[in-house]
Amino acid sequence: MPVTITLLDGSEREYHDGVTGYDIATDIGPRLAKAAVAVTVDDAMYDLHRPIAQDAVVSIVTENTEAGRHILRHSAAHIMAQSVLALFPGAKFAIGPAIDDGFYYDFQVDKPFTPEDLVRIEAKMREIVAADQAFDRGELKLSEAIEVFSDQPFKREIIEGVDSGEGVGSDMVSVYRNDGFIDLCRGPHIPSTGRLKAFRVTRSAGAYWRGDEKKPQLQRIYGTAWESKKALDAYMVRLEEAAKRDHRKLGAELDLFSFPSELGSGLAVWHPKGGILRRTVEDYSRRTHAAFGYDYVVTPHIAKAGLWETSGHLRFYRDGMYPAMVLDAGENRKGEEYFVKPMNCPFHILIYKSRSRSYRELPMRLFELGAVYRYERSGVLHGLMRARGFTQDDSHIFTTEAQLGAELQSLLDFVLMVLRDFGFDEFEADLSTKPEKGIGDPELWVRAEEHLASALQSADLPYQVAPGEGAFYGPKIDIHIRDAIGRRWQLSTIQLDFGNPENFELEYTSSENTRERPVMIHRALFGSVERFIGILTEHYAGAFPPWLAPVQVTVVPVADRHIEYANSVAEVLGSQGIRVEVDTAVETVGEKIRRAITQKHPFVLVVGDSDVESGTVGMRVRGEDVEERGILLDEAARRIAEIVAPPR
RNA sequence: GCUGGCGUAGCUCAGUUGGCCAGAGCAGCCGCCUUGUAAGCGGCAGGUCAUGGGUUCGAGUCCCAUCGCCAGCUCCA
Repeated sequence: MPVTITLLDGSEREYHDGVTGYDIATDIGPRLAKAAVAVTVDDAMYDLHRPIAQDAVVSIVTENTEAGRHILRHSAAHIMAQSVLALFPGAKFAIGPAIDDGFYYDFQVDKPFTPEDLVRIEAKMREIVAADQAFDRGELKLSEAIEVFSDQPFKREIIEGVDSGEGVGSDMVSVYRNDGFIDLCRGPHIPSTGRLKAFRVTRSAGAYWRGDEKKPQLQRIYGTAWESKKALDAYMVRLEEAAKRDHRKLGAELDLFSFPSELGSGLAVWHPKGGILRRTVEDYSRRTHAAFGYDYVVTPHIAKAGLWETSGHLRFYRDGMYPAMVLDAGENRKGEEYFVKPMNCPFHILIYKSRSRSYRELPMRLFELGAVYRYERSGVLHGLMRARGFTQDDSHIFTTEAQLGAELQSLLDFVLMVLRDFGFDEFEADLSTKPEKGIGDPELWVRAEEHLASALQSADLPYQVAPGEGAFYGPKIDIHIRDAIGRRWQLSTIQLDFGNPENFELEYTSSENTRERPVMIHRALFGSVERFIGILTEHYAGAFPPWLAPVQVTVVPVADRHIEYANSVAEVLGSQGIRVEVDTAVETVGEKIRRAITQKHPFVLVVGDSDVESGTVGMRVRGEDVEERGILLDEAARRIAEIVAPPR
């Protein structure tokens, strides 16, 4: 019986029953057939050599697409499992999916894999690839499958968990076989192992079965696979590029900050240059907050246990807090417990509560650069990105419910404006809605979520709804940015809170002279100043925009006799608020220039005899590999001042 | 917290199966050179080999613990 195949361009072709994706690809063109790894048949993915029995819309999946690489990587995972089972006969294998840029497979083995084991595994994989074994698809009844995988507990657990809807047909699962190796798998796979051309086994690490800390820890081996050697190489280069931007490395190279081990993990000290960077970011933040209706407040670092009981932190978050300091304990006195703050909210709430509030005062926006301390688990620490001590640019806004919509809208505009000022222009947002156990009036949740959504829409911000992902006390918006190399970072959060106004019994007097409960908005824009600077460092690879650069200008005297003039140049620039250094080192001009460039200073001014004589400078601008000679000092100062001016 | 890897000078690293001297480059300091756009030359100094214990005739090297770092897992209210 012939079947009609509709291609993506809408054209139709007739084939005999049992035609395969490979046949169709070959029919379209030999190059397509060569690049094909699988085929989509209506909504399903088929192996290239699986017969198509019915009329269908078909498209060929080639190896140089994300979908194609996904298949390649998944097949690579199978080959990895096959290799591990061959080399470590008792190994139990769990799951092995494709992930972004690669794949992994989880194993239970007696001893964790050593780096040498990984080398052997990769070598074994190459043998299997060289043998070019065909992947054969098969279907088994659940009972048969359990038999086949009788000595593989993880596979059995998966099979036993298969719902009738999930497998193939009602009580069937699909398996793939190549050579003697068989794995439970939905497929599809590349036609044969020889198609895996460019791959590498990269590392191993522990991982919990089903991602659950309480379940056994397995050994996960990661790998990467690409459609060609060239694509693999490009990936490795990309990794190197990312490593070069690592803020921990640049932080040391540019002398911004360090993490002295004497302090304890996750606690940074900021060096003078990092201090300038921070101060510049913080000054900008204070300035813009003041200009947009925020009141700047300051609160202490510690508070008594009672405050944290009211806020709920001690109940829900105690493990994340530095432990109590017990003060004034005596023979007959229990003493008082103090905790270092992991958050600023309760303090701002106390400011709100310090006297009775009128609706006329709302929205009330309190802003603080508040240092907080959280006892993060040691394994999650990551430079400035995840530290134990950090500074939140923290705001708490108290509004009436009627004001909520307008407030969220202007708040979102404010957030985006600030992020744009720092050079980010690609944003995505998540809107997290009411979870099962969300507290408070469900109607309020609905209205609040609508306000959040319409704020996102009016800001023209693309967003995804994360149903049920909100905190128990309110829905929220998270804003992500993309950095210069396409990585996504979560920065700002706007979090509604229906809980704390209750806990702390917040009120305001309405125009009708009734007592009402305000809505509270938590809002961090950078998240943490430290983390934000970490992200800026990686985004700009250390070459900060001129207004943020710790040193904006280096003046290089050609010879000792020009130092005096160089100093006077620095003085002129410095008097205009430009951050300038004179490099008086006994070195060649070339060396001093190189130093300034390596340190990513935006401007280098070289001064020699002719400049002393005519009051000029030679100027070199970062990123432009040319120098301009004989610019009048005033002119140079004017140009530099213009470029280093903060955005607002 | 868990699994694995790691910790030698300020930085990047070398130190063969435990053994005679713990080394190099860069940075630093001191000289010389007085320089015009990405590394001038020479010299000096710098390490209780993360810390503490152990094995051994002998430990940077082997074992244990602690601290710290890296990757991943889990976590991020």
